[in-house]
Amino acid sequence: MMTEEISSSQLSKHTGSTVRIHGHIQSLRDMGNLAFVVIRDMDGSVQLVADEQEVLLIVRQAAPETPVIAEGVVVARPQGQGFEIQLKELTLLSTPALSLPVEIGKQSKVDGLSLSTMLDYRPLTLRSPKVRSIFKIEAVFCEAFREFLRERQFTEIHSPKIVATGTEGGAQLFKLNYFGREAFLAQSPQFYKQIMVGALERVFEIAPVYRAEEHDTTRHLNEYISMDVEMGFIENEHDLMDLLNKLVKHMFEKVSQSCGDELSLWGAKIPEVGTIPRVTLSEAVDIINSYQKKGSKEKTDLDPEGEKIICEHFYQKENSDLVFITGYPLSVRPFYAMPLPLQNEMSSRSFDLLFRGLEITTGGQRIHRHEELISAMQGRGLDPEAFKDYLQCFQYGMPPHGGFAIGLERIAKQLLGLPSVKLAALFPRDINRMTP
RNA sequence: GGGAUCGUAGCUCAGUUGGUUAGAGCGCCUGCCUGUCACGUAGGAGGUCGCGGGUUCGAGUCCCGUCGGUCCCGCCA
Repeated sequence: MMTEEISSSQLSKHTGSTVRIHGHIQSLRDMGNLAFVVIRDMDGSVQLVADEQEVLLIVRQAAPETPVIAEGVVVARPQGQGFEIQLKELTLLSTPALSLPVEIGKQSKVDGLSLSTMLDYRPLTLRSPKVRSIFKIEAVFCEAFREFLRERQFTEIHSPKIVATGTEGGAQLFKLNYFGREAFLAQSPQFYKQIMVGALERVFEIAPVYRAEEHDTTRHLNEYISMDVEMGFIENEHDLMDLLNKLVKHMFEKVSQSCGDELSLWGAKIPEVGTIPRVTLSEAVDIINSYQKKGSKEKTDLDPEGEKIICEHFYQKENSDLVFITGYPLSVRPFYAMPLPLQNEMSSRSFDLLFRGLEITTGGQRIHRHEELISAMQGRGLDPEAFKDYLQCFQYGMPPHGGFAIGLERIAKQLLGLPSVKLAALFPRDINRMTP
């Protein structure tokens, strides 16, 4: 009978039997005539115990991160909980060419790494249980996002990332040479997802977007994963916030259900999502000013400090980790934002969603009437001719529609309490990093 | 685009008012150790103190320049 090949999460089902298991060596403790080898595999880790001379000789040739196939008997650990494998055979599948530049087997060492070391040695640091857990959680965020939207008849799309024009102008676009013509990397699937509302009514996309902005902060990337949604036949922006409210609730619940181990590595607490409070920008600014010390300057806008204050306020008042900010002035939104006329100012039917002090989503209703869109563009000095392909869908008739986009790395950063969004990207691209 | 701050061993850091041979922990190498799990233990290797210039009898330490890192603002997800 063939020895069964299992992974570390299946140990308990094989107590007493001989199994094969493969993984990378995470730690080695040689006690002389006894050695302990912890290997890490795709879903956990397990300790191997070697006490036979032939096996011990092989163990002594191994180094941390060596990939191995082990064969032995699954036994309960004499002390503590869980299981270990009494080694009969160990095969080293390759030999690391270098000793490791950083110690990834010890959690405290991984936690202490500087950001640049963490990223310079990304192929290695990504292997540590705590680092890789970030990306398991992101995968579940994506699954949950897809699952929720598919159930509501949204269709997943893939829009082009090489584009001829930007959505707002052009300053923040990466330029590239497209067979001698000027092209850009898409900063958003905005136009395409709107166009697809005309075809499929409800669409979503999970894909990278590119921003050529020269910022250098813990919340910006020049390439990030945008989780985009767009839907037709809405009443107004509140339909979108209703949808987003349920969507993030589902995303957090799914991560809570299937990522217990990963969350506990970070000590992360899943937010309880009820009805997310909605405040207008001017209400938010008033709240922020009420917290400011006397004599300090009155805020007129929502800066990063204000975002933290407003989130803290709603956490204390309504036990909500999330808050919608609505009613942004039309002037600070893109030309396609639907206007919302108020008594003495021109507002927009758009919103941001803040999570624990950071903006994770922007969205809103879009202008769907062709003439209104043309005049909105002209009002901002944009030439409709440059957007004529986008404008086609409006010429053929578009329903009231809108959407939003969630920043994947940002939501992961906030959930796990990461010090930088760069840690939530596999291979982050920032103002001075293109490698690895 | 504007600003702040830091560069000392593979990693994380200490290094006094400028003083003689630059340190620690972990890792690495060679041993010893049959229940380790931050294993223990004996020994060892490893440094152009980012780089260039200056001040000084003397610079890791002070000054100027430069390169790199980290962070903040504007802007954004």
